[in-house]
Amino acid sequence: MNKIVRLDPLIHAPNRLQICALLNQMERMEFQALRDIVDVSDSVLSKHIKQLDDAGYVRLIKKAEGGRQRTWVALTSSGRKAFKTHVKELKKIVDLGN
Amino acid sequence: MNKIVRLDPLIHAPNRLQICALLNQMERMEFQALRDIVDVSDSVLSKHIKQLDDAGYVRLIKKAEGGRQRTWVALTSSGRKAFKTHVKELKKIVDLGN
DNA sequence: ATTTTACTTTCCAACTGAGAAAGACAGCGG
DNA sequence: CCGCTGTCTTTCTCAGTTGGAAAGTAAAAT
Repeated sequence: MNKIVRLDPLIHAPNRLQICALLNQMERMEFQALRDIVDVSDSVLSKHIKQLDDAGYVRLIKKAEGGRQRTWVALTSSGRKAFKTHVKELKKIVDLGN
Repeated sequence: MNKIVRLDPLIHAPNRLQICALLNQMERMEFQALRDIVDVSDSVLSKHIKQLDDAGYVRLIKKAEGGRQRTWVALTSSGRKAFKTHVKELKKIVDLGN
C-alpha cells in the first residue's frame, strides 16, 4: 500500500511550520522579529531559513537601512503554495471525522 | 521571550499524527489495519504505539478472537484530550490570518 | 512437535535539530 | 586606516528520532 499522508517535512518541523505560517500572513518579516517570535537562537533561525531558501520556499532581502544591515524574509510563491498544500494535507488528516 | 508554540512532539510526528487522527475518529482500530493505512512495517507501528502507550495516550486491547490474536488500539481520554489540544495548537499556528 | 500468525524488541544506520563558538562582512568612531 | 559593533552565517558537535531488518516471544493450528 502507498503512503496516503504526504506532509512536507521541510514545512512540518515545528519551528519551520511557525516560520512559514508567520510569513504566510505577514508577507515579509525581519530576521530578528522572526527569531524573537519563534524564540530560537540566531544560528538556528539562520539554518532553518537556509533550508527554506534552498528549497526555494523563501526569499531573503538584505537591505542596508539606516546604516545597519537588515534581512527580510518572505515566502516565494512556490513557498506559499507549498505551505497551503501542507496545511490542506494537515487538515485532511486531522479534520477527518470532525 | 518564551516559546509560544507548544506542539506535542509525541503527536506531531507525521505517522503518529495520522495514528492519533485515525483513532480519534474511529474509536478503536486493529493493529494490522492501522499498519496498512499508515503504511509502515510492523516494527515501526509497534514502536509508535508503544510510545503513545507509554505516554498514556492509547490503550492496547488484546483479544484472542476466532483463534488468532488481535490487538486493538484505542485512544485513552487523556490521549484524546492531548490530540485535541495539539490540533487546536496547530490551528492556532496555521490558521492565523485566514 | 513444528509451523504459522501476530506482534515486540533489538540492532543499526541515517537523518534532524539544537546551541555554542567561530567566521564573514559592512559601516562607524576615532 | 583600524578595530569595534551589529547582523547574520557556518562549522562543530552532540543528543535524540525514525525507520527497516532481523531476531525474539507467545499462543494457536496442524
